[in-house]
Amino acid sequence: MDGEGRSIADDSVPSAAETPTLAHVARLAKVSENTVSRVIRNKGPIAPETRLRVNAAIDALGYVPNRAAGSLASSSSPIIGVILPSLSNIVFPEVLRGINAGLIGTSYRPMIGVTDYSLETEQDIISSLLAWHPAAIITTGFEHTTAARRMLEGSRVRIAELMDIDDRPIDLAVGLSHREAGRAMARHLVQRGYSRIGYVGHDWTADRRARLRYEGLCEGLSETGLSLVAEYRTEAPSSTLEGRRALASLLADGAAIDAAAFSNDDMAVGGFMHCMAAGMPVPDGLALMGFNGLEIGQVLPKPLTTVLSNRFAIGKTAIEALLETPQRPQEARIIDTGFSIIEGATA
Amino acid sequence: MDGEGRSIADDSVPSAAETPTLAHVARLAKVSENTVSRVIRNKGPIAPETRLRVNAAIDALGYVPNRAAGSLASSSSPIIGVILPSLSNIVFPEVLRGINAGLIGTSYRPMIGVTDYSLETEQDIISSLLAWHPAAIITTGFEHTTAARRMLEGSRVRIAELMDIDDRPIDLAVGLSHREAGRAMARHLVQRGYSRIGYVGHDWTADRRARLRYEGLCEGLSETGLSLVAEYRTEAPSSTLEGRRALASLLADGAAIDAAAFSNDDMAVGGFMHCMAAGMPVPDGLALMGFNGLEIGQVLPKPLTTVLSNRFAIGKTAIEALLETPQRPQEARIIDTGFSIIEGATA
DNA sequence: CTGTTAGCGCATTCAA
DNA sequence: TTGAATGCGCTAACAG
Repeated sequence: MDGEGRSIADDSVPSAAETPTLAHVARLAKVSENTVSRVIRNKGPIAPETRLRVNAAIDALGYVPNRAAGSLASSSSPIIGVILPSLSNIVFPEVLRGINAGLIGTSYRPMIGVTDYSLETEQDIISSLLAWHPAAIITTGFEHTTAARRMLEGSRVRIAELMDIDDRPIDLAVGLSHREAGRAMARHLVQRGYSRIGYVGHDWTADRRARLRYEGLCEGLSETGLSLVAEYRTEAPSSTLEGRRALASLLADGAAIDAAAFSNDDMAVGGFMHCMAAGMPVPDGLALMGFNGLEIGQVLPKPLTTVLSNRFAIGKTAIEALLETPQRPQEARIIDTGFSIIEGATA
Repeated sequence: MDGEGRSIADDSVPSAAETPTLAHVARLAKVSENTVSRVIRNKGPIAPETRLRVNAAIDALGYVPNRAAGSLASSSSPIIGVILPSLSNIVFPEVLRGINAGLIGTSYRPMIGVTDYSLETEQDIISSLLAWHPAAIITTGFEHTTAARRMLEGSRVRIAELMDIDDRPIDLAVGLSHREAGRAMARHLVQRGYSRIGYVGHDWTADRRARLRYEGLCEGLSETGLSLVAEYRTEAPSSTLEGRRALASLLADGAAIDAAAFSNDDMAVGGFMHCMAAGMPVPDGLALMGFNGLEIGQVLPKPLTTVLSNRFAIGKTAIEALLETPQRPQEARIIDTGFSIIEGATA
């Protein structure tokens, strides 16, 4: 006996350790389960007092809808699959931060996967995310395995490809033109009067965008009749440490440059550290320019001249565009979140 | 007509845009759905050839189990709820990286929530994560609202509380003693011969661990007959910029210190930048010590003396301990991932 | 505006 | 070693 005066069949109140279900709420509110469901999802017309009764019952029981059941019944779930190349590079947590910001106030939640820059890993993650029938999948770049592309295109799930807009998206692309950013770097350095420009980069086999910036840089220079006078690429992923080493190597090779364009801010900050340690004045001895606009670059004794890439905005904008249109549209869309030069003191 | 020579009832092959289900696989492999389910979950005895047939059918159809259905039926899901205070502070993405590393090779996926250091937000996130009946929930610290604590304790879900071990966990705690880390900082500075020690910190109303380190620092000093000779706390969250400002303010107030202990590395790196910009020699004019062991501190012209906090290990260890024991054990457990002094060149 | 009727796709009893 | 039956908790038609 777990109740007094209640008939055996009365399970309007869930017993002790039992979690309440729609049925419990429905009974307590004296309506059908369906009505409770409608109230919760804010769907269809509900009489104000009915809504009140239902909400009271929900509160009384501390009812929390079972998402698995909801997803199964509706064959769709309030999950946003988020695929990131890496968590080591601060850039991607910042994108995730934007995604999260765009999700506040909704009942969607990000479910994440990290590819480590492997397209095969991305494919596995896509498959396992699709198993949840998510509302959307957000990934980076336009490169996917054939199987991955087929899965993405074949699903009715909305797809966003972030960071880059220099190619044709499956559904939605949000980011900036890295090629244009590279050209802008070239123009800036030339305008500032530098003419012997070197490039310091990291391994770009997995980082297509770094390569696009490099190409833009070269194009931008050649438009003014210049070209790179020296370049050095490490075989490691980008990091401050690598940047420091790479600039040191480039200079040790005797490169006669007056400015160094780096593949990104991590590398550039490392370069700055090398200059400090080596007693090389910046920018008079050597000008430095990065890409991304990370906080750390702006706290250097001389703020780094760089290109702001708006990572947060990329994530937030993507989510907003995705949630605005739950169905995948006929036409793919591209949203350019742009970039801007941060005029620091190093170039 | 969508097939030739096939009877109307033959749906062993899902039609065009239809995603295959267990039933499709079962029919193709000529076994019951049940058997397919067993093969997939590796449960119960299966005849080798049956397994082969089933796997072949799975591959042929490109079958991917519907997670919502599985979760509903088993009332548990391969989700790890991960609650982080922030994504702006690199420390938490690193913990997430550890969690992700511990999840590789499993079918669990992290579903994340960000509290922005608000306990009320944490409570909401806990409730919405519990709606998925996750395998575990990982959060930080021991402070939760009463309702949140009730939910966590009441659920049969495994709970890990990360970062800190200076209190009693609900189920599992993984981290380090921040109080001890503070004492270690004090001991290190004193051993190095510094005696006029100042403290530079950030807002700790939401960051209990920074406060614990501060208390440990004070205790450690007093054990050697010393005490802080100056301190400055900004009202902002920690950042390099704030660290730079804070040290500048402390020194502008005329503090006569020979060493500054910072609340963390972000603040300490900012302090280093101030010294560089102000022409103050480190460590001879002023010694600096941080906490965390971030990469950026190690790339400064002089590597930062700091305390390594093993964020990656915290995340990875937590996952491993959680997955090892799916049921919540009777006794709560504490795993100390420890810390170690990084003997840099700034103190 | 509300209730009734059917599943969603799988895991979990039980039998065989 | 395998199969048949049952239901997880909810949403989605359709009536009324």
